[in-house]
Amino acid sequence: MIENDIFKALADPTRRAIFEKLAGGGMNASALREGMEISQPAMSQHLQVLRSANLVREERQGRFVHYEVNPDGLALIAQWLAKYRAYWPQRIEALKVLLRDMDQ
Amino acid sequence: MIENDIFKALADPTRRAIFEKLAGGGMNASALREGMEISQPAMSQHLQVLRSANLVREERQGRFVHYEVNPDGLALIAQWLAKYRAYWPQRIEALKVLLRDMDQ
DNA sequence: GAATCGCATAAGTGTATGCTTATCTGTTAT
DNA sequence: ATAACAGATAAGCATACACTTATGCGATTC
Repeated sequence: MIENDIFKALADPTRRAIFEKLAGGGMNASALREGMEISQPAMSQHLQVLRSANLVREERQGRFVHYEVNPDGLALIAQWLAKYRAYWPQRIEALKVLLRDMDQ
Repeated sequence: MIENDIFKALADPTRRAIFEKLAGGGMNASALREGMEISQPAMSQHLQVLRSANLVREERQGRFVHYEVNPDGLALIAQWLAKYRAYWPQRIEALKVLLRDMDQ
């Protein structure tokens, strides 16, 4: 189940940090490591998990591999969230902000 | 970190199923177990995890405990998702549906 | 063409996690 | 009161997971 891959991928704080960093702009794996105190294999493994969850996509560029956010994964979370829209009216004010942001 | 609790809670398919069931209407733990092939202690433990993630809240009713969805947890996921709104324009069509649903 | 670089993969290890069985607490019913 | 019931908690266990070190593999650089 793809939904499972996504939530499992995001359950790790290091992976969320990596994802967040990539959301600020795509870069290669070495650049991602800067200031993150994480070994090269660990980074590679995390990126693999994020990739198979469709949260990140890669593109070979010579001997570098460029990574960037894959919106597909985010869209699936949004879909999951939408299933529970019945519970939103109670917090409609907080949500209005989200809606405006998204609808820009 | 609360955000961590939420994603960790949702990383388990059984807990997502429990949450989904509760989203259809609050009920007590025994009722939740019906048709779910899960032991009583396992259900109790899952509910505890969902509870500490603010995805679910409980209310004692005599010797039963009524459980229901807690919108707070959902709101936090929405907030997390909103951070990546920069990636939404690429899928704005799919998102429009979500927006309409939420803004009802 | 040999060394280096960017990254992936393999294998091993400690810890976290989800389950089980057993037991305990608190509430209702007899 | 005591038995039955709803649910929580404890302890143990098997598996999953995130990390480590070591090595492999292409691509570049010298």
